[in-house]
Parts: sequence; structure tokens; C-alpha cells
Amino acid sequence: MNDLLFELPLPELFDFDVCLEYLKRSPLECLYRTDQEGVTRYFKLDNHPVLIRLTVPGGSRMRVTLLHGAIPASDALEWLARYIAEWFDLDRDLAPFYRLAEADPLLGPLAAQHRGLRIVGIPDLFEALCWAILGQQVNLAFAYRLKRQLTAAYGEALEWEGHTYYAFPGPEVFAEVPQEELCALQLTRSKARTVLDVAALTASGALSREELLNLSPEAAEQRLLQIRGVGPWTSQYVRMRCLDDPSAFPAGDVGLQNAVKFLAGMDRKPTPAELLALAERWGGWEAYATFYLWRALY
DNA sequence: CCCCAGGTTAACG
DNA sequence: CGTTAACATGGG
Repeated sequence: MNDLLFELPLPELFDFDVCLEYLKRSPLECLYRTDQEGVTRYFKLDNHPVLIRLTVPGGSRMRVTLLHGAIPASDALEWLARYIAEWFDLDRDLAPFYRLAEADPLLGPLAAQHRGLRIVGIPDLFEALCWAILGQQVNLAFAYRLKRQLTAAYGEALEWEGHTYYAFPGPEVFAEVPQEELCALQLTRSKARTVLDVAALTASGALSREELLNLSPEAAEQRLLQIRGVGPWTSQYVRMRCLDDPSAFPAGDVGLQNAVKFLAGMDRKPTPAELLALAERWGGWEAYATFYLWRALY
């Protein structure tokens, strides 16, 4: 089966191959599979499992095909189209960022090297929060391992042509899960408790992406900070990767600190205060600056 | 054994 | 308020 579902027009300053390079950054990623031409991902649409493939043949339009499962209804297709647009931040005009980056000593070379890179988002709030929580204070390889453990234990799997695809578990799955069960997957007590708290909040509707999107960036920040186990880094990270807020800036991020240290030739890591001072010249595009700076680490 | 890794909290002055 | 210690886990 290889049904064309729809195609999406692509904006200026978008390069699928460059975004694909980002998606390929870890062989430990469990929520999608990449290859030379595209990315394949399992989705649950209207409760129906489907395997979706994204490619950009010819470079002008994104082609969305169905590899496995029933052809989705039209509202499910609309949901999928919106999800993909958010995944690759397709609706944003990047021209202002590029004008800024080309005149910037740190970003200039990165913008040239990764021209067309968009912030690859995590449109699902629960998944984004979990990914941030799992990534707190551990190296990325271990964070990926934790995500895989959580996904394999609670997510749904689909076997297709010799590969296993997973959907990240929904928050409702964790309703009766005790903390110790997550600790057995190598989450710390703190991570386990925060994941469960976030699952309960999200499943009940007390916390939702829609609600956060209706708030100002500052108010969304405060709302996220109310959750115990969610600090400034997690909050900024979620604003950046899930709430599509280009002004989010995780100033305490060790990866960001290392990238700036390396690119600026410093003999030590910059402090968060120094990063905030540096970021003033990126006004409004701090999240994009961060995302491009992260690319210097791989 | 020590330090680091895409931090957060609670307890001090 | 700003600073510091404690937390918890795997890798180098």
C-alpha cells in the first residue's frame, strides 16, 4: 500500500533534507524512522493506527503517504496536516530570522550551513513535557533511552516490513500507574512523579496546549512553572518545541552553553546571565538561535 | 573516585 | 532577593 493522502506547499527558507538531518541526530530515537528520502511515523488517527510517510520529491511540496492502515476520514487528515505543519514549523516566515542571522557572528555560519532548517517541534504537549522532563540533568543518550523505555512499556507498537514503530503513550495510560513502576524504567523518583503529575493534569484537561496557546508567553511560562518538577529550563523548552514560541530561550541549557563556548572560542562555559545578554541581539528569535546553535554540537 | 550531563527543589542568609 | 546543597542515574 502506498496511497497519497495529500501534499503540503512549502514555504521559502525550508529545506527538508536539512530538517531530516536534525531528525537523524540520534539512532536511539524511537518515535519515527528516517532514511535517505524521508521520515516514517506511526499515528493514531481517530483511534485507527496508521503508518505515515513524509517525503519531498523534487523539493517543492511535502508528500504525505499512507503506508499502512485505513485511509483516514477528512477531519483526521486535517488534523494530520496541521500536526505536520507544526512539526516542521511550516507556517512561519523565516526571512526576518535570516536577515538577523546573516549579520550575526555566531549564527551566520550556522545559518549558511543549515539553511532551511526549521525548529522541529513536538506538537503534542504531553509528549513534549515528558521529553523535557526525561532530559533534565542527564546526557542525551540516556534521555533517549528513558524515552524508549517509557514508549516501549506504555505506547502502542506496529510492526511493518521488519521495523517496529511506536506511538508515544497518551496521558490516560498512566492513570493507575504507580511511581515505582516508572522508577523501574530508570526514571528517578522526581522524574517519575513529575511525569505522572503531568499525565494526570493533561488527561483531566486541567492542562492543555490550547489553553497555553491562548495565554501570553509570560503567562504560559508561569502556568508551566506551577507544576512541581517543571523549572525554567523545562518551561522554556516546551514553549520552544511545543508552543511555537520563537522568543523562548533556555538560558540554563548546558548544550546551549557548550555551543556558545565552542563557537565563541571561550575557555569556559558562558553563564546563563551572559547568554541572556548575548541573546538580546536575537530579540524575538531566541528559540531559533538556540535551535541553530544546538546544531553546532553534532 | 570524580566529573559531567539539553535541571529542580528546598533551605539558607 | 541570590546562593548552595541535595537529589539520582549512567557514562567517561
